[in-house]
Amino acid sequence: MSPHHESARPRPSEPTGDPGTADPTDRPWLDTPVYEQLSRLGKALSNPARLRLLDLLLQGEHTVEELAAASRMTVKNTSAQLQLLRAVQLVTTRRDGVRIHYRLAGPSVVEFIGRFQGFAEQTLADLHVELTRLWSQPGGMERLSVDELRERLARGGTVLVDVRERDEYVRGHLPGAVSVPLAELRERMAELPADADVVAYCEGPYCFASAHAVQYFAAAGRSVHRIDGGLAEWVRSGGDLVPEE
Amino acid sequence: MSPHHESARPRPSEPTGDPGTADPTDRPWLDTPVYEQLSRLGKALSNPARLRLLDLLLQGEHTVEELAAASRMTVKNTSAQLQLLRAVQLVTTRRDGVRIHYRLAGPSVVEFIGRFQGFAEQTLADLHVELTRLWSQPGGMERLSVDELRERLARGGTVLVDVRERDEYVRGHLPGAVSVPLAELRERMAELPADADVVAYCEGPYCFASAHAVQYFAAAGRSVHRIDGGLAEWVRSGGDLVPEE
DNA sequence: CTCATAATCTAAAGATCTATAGAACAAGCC
DNA sequence: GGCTTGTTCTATAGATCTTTAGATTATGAG
Repeated sequence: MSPHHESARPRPSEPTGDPGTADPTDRPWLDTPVYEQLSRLGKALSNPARLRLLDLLLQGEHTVEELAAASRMTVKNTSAQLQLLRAVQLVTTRRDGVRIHYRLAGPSVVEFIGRFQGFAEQTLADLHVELTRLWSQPGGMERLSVDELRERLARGGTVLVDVRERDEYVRGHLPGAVSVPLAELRERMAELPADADVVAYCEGPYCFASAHAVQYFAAAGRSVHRIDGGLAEWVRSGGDLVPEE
Repeated sequence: MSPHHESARPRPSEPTGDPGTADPTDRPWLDTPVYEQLSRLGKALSNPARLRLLDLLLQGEHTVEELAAASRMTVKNTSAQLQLLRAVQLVTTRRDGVRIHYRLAGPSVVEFIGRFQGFAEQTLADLHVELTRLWSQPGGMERLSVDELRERLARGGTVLVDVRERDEYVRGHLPGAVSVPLAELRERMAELPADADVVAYCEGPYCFASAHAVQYFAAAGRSVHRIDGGLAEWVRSGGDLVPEE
């Protein structure tokens, strides 16, 4: 505590007993580490790799190795970034033998990530431009909200296609979805009932695999949409996932 | 673009026309600067001084000089941090003669700051501990929600006391509040009607001037509370502010 | 026009963050 | 016990961020 704090001006004598720490006429926010603490959350969100990891974890538990592979980083670096996310309680871990599985710390984290991204999309002009550019690419436009998807599923006549890699599908997918990884799409398109409307999805709002899928289907003359926000938005809206085939 | 991207594996031939940029079987998120953009918002929130500036701006427009004084930073540094906040569209400026007034870019920013802080409070264990410690100090406990405040104001018999500095009060305060800066509180306590319940407030959730005020009033044997979240929470809940006396 | 003031721009030192390498640790298998 | 694998810890070089100082711009006053 600085001498300035102690003696700069006559403090009003206290009512009864010592009210605590700082002279109340001094701006007291400086004496608390509150903003220091708040900034830790900001720091955790200040790095593209960490934001990417959080998005990957929206799909469910992953080991460090899996996350490293999916985010194209070294295991060491991935581990280091995950430690950082764990330090601010955004993720937690579970040990299973020699592997360590990371997952988001809870539903409030899922919700917060959505709000963070949503706010960023509306407020950052450059991001808005970038997303507009991506959506305006062929296949990017046919967006379907999760609510609309639910209606269609209730009506029937819709086939849900999960275009992520098979291992992601196995980990957890939308109920009723069939797995057709993007790389296999061309040769397997015939498997899908010809009269059904297709709805494709991938992991989240920034994955455009489903947009590519839309193109393939559209080129084949089929009715096709993609889920806006992908699997992440489904989870966020309270939808559950099912594992395995 | 790396040679690996170009030729590593046979890409599925395209349906009709070029679908665009990247090989869809390559993870496409790497080719978009989306996470780079998102991280800019995180970066803006990764520094305690900037978070403090945002909180100050919740009270309304301020010039660079005022913000520098309130946050105890040099004008140069304050300006630099404000530029950064402006670059991500969290704040905007208005020139008035030789002065430049900064303000939050819109209601969505106000809301987002609240959500960011709220989430940080519930998720960061250390912050939670710190706030619990502050609230458990004398005067910290008698918290009153904005909703409860509205009820009391409707009922009458409550006197609202703004314990911030006079200039902040002049800039904008809760309708019906009287200005009694904390430094003057002791000598001016008699001004307030003896039978009224007192509700004190200051700028936001991390300002404890109102907690100190609660102590003074309580020691004088008066019924007293402080607004939980302060003026910031009032604004966030849709309440408006009035300027001048 | 000259001067004063509020704020910004530029440059640079110091602090912090990122990413990698090498060593270390923990669990399971032989 | 030793060996292997998945992950973390420690140290460190390179990159980025923060803060200040000095020069510069923009506006208004005389």
